[in-house]
Amino acid sequence: MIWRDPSGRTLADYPHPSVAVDVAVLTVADDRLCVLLHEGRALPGTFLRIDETLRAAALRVLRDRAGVTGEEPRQLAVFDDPERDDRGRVLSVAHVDLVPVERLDSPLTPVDDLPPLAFDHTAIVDAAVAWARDAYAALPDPRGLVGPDFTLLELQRVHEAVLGRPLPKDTFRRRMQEHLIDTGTLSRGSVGKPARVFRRAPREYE
Amino acid sequence: MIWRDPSGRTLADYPHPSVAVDVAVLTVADDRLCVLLHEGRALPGTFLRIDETLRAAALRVLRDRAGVTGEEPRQLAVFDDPERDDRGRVLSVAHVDLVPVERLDSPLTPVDDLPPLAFDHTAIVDAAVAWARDAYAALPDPRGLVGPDFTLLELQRVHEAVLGRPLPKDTFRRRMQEHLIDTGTLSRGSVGKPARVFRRAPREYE
DNA sequence: CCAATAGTGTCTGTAAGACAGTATTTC
DNA sequence: GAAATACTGTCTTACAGACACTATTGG
Repeated sequence: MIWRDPSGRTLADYPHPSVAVDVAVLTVADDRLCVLLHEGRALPGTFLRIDETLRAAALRVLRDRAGVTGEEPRQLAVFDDPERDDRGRVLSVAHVDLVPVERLDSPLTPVDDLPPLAFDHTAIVDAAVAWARDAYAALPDPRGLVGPDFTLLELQRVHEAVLGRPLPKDTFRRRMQEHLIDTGTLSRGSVGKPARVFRRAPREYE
Repeated sequence: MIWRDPSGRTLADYPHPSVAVDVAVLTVADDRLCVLLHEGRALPGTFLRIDETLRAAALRVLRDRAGVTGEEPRQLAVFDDPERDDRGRVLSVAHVDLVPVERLDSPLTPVDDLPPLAFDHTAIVDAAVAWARDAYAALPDPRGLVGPDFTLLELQRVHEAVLGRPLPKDTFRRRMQEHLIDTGTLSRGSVGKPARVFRRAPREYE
C-alpha cells in the first residue's frame, strides 16, 4: 500500500536530496588526537540506502572503510550547504566515533595539523573534536581508548591528548577517583613507585 | 554538467529517502514552557526542497505554519527510524526555536503536559526542551523571550519557566548580573520597592 | 645515596545555596 | 505602620588549582 498525496503522487515523485553519512573516526596515537582520513584528504563516508538507518550506514562505513566493527558512532549534525558536493545536492549527516588505535590500520592525521580537506570535512572534524573534548571533560575515558585496566598516568595521557592540553595531576586524580575501581594490582612497569591499576566503574544511572 | 558514476548513473538514479524538517517552536506563556502544536498532535514541518538549505526550510515552516519571521531555528538531530512515517522512508531533521509568545497565534501546549503526538514528535520535543534548558542555564534569556528591557524578577520568571523549576533569588541575581547592563530607570509597577530595569549586555567574544 | 614516578595534605580562591538582614515603595 | 517587593551581607560547603611534601621503586 503506497501512500499518495492529493494529486496522486508518491513521495518518490518529488525530487529530493541525496543523504550521505560521513564519519570522523578519532583515536589517540602517540599521545595526540588523530583522525582517520581517506587518501589523506577526506573522511570515510557513503550514501544512505533507502531502508537503512543512519546508525547502520555509519557502522557500514566503519566496517568497509576503516576496518572496525562493533563501535558506537554518534550523530553530530547535518551539513547542508547546497554547494558542498559538486556531484549534486547531497546532505551529509556527520558522525563521530572514538576507537582505540590498535583496531585501526588506515593512516591517521593529528587533528591540530590537518591538511585542507575535501568538501566541508574540516568543519565536520572540528565538530567531532568538540564532541570528544566534551565527552572527556568529566568522566574517565568514556569510549575506552585505554583499558580495560590502566594506571592513572595512562588515563591522564589519553585525556590530555583528547583535550589537547596538559592537566594538573592532583586535580585529575581527585576528579577521576570516584569513577574508578582499584583492581588491587600494581603496575610493575619501569622506574619509580609502582602505580595502582584501575578499571572504570560501571556507569551509574540515578 | 551532470555528474555520473562509473555505470553512467546520476545521483538521482539511486533511490533515496525523503527529508523532512520539523520545528519545535517553544515559548513561555503563563510562566510555563510551551510548544506550538499543529492540530494538537504534531509539530509543524515540511519536506526539504532540493535546492533549499535546512535553515531555509525551517524558516519557511516558521513563516507558513507558525506565522513568525526572522527567527533563529537551530538544528537538533536527525530522526531516522524507518517506521517513523507510514507514507514512506522519511528522515526528519528536527529543529528548535524559542519565540516570544506575543509573536505566536497558534495554540500552545505546556511541555510537561503533552498529549500523545504523531510520529516521533514527542522525542523531538524532549530534545528541544533539553536544548532550551541548556541555553538558559548560564546566560540571561539568550533568545530574547523578554525584553529588551526587564527587571530581574521578570527575567527570573522566564528562566524558571524554561528550566521547569524554581531558582534561588539571590544566586540568580549574582549569576546574571555580570551579563546585564543597568539602564538607570526603575520599574514603576505595583506595590513594593521599584526594581531596576536591565538590558542584556552585548555578547562577549573572547 | 639519586632519579623517577606515585600519591596526599593543605592552602587559596571562587562560586553556589541558605539565611537573614536592610531598603523603598503602596496602601 | 503593615505588606510587599528589591536588594545585600555573610556563612557554609564544595571543588579546582597550586604547591609542597611523603612514599616506594630501580639503579
